[in-house]
Amino acid sequence: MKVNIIMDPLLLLRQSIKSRGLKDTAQREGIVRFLAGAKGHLTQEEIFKALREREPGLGRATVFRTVKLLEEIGLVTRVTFADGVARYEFAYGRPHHDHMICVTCGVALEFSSPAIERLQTRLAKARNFKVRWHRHEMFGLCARCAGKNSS
Amino acid sequence: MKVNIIMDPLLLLRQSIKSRGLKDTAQREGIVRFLAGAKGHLTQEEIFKALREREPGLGRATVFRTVKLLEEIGLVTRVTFADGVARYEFAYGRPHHDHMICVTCGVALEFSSPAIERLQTRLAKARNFKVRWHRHEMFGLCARCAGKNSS
DNA sequence: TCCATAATGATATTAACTTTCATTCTCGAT
DNA sequence: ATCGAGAATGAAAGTTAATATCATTATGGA
Ligand SMILES: [Zn+2]
Ligand SMILES: [Zn+2]
Ligand SMILES: [Zn+2]
Ligand SMILES: [Zn+2]
Repeated sequence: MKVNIIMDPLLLLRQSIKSRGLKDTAQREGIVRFLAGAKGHLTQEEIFKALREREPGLGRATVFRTVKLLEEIGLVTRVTFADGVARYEFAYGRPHHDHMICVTCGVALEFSSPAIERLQTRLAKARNFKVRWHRHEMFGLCARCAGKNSS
Repeated sequence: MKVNIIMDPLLLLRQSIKSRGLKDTAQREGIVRFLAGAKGHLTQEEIFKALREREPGLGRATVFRTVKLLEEIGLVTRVTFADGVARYEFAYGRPHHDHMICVTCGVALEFSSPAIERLQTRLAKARNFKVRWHRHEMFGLCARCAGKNSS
């Protein structure tokens, strides 16, 4: 039996910050709180604009640096869809998944397939390739958008 | 029994150009010839620089517009690795494949797995998602680079 | 409280991509 | 073969996201 003990993401943030000799700031905590609450796949710009309302002084550079830090810590995952813009989703305590992205409306459906993950692992082993991370994305039409255009 | 009849890529290019009411140019043919010969995953800049030597007048904009056209025609496939820069590989007459990309040396190993493709298709069907294309990429260390750093 | 130094935010820079536009080229009609 | 409408080209400018710079501010251990 596997038990996941999930601490508050803010505690993990503080712990990671301390262990790296960094400093705890209101901006970092604010960004983590925001991302933990806002489900979805957000660009830096979206994060910036949403937070800027609450904290008027916030700068883009801080968002940029913080999401990079959070990615290293493992609190967020970076995903890149068809437009090539980096997006971030809160990852801490959530299982790995991949995406189907609708090229019309942009919605990102999430899927996970242990069978595919196993096959992946096997393929990598066969080549002596050490996988650090992967992405598996299907682009096309979601049910809603396919329905509209169908004959 | 499946038979692949592969015509000369230049013939396919000319045919596609004509059917779209476009015009045949030396630049377009040159780019197709170059890509058909140069195996690998090339950026626009790499294509531009390599061809520029032969054809001094060539402009970046033409490379940009041509690879886009070739992608639509199906002569090339666009792939994007970890650095986010678009790369193009000649695809005509070659089977679909996905990639394992070494984050240290940049080499892109190609793999294909009918089993994974089938699972993908099934997952998409279950969501009524119509797949237009997909990408499946593993990032990590190739055997060579993993060997160097191992203890 | 002090202070070394990390963090911040405005701004500048970079890099890739994309558009603009005046000129040139292509190709079917003549 | 030549003409001409319209596609294609290439230089340059514009766009966008990502990243670097730097003077100033804030943090947290001593
Ligand atoms: Zn996966
Ligand atoms: Zn997701
Ligand atoms: Zn595939
Ligand atoms: Zn490839």
